[in-house]
Amino acid sequence: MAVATPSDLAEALSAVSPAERRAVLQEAEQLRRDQCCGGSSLAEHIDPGAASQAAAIGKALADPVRAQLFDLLRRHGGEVCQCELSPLFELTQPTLSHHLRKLADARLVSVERRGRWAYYSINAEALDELRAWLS
Amino acid sequence: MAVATPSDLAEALSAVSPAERRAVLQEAEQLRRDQCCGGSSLAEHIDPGAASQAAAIGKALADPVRAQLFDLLRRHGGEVCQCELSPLFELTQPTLSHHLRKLADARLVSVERRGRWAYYSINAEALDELRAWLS
DNA sequence: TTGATGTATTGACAAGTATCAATCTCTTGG
DNA sequence: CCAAGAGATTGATACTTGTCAATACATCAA
Repeated sequence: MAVATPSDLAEALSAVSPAERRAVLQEAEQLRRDQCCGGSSLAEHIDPGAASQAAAIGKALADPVRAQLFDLLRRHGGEVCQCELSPLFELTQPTLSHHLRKLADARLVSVERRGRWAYYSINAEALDELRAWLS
Repeated sequence: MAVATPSDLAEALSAVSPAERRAVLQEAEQLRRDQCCGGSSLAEHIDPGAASQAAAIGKALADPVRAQLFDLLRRHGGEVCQCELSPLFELTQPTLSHHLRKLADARLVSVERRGRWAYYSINAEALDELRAWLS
């Protein structure tokens, strides 16, 4: 049973069992699909886990301040004290702390507290994961 | 003139000209700074342009649906019709169109309309820029 | 031309978030 | 112990954004 045109479809849909009707509709769907694109298997490429993880990283880098912080830490290398970052941004201390926390929550940076100070550095592991996702 | 301790600072601040006072305060600031971290030059690493561009890309990938779309297109390679993407997501058509537009606005994907259909594909150039930023 | 179909746009609303002021916690120096 | 300082947390507010329903636009088929 082949369906070639919509008019054929209308004919084919008359006076058939529900099962047959479903088959006809499915075939018509396939036909319509084939008009715009070959039957490429796209569903096999869905990986919700990797995508949501990538989205989490994207969220962390979605703010200009955080992108700047990340860039700064990456290019500087090693640890940087928050008190050293603060004068570079026209932000209140809680806001800067908030952004650094977001970066740390996304595991893009690591934080280590020593005495009164908090030192931030790039988390190389997460950076590698991000690069791997893009390859 | 060297400032060694806060008590020295108080002494140094008494009965001096505003200019001298400013110099003393600046030196004290430097002293305090040196307690937590060496005088590393951090300001030279700021690049607002690159950071804001990175933030734009991050924004585009900050949503799970868009990260999934990007991943899908990247792993599939070549063009994919929107009508082929639609059944993979439990979203209304306007919402899917909205997400694809955001990806296109960020130049992460390219779009070409042929007839009634819109074909989306990865923009390799932007992908390379993103990878370069992470290296 | 007319109807159907794939896609884009608009308007509205709910959820999320960047920011600040105020406050709290923890550590150090005296 | 006490006071000061670095950083984190909380609460409030303005702004952004993801989502859908309704609608508009463009193209193809008859």
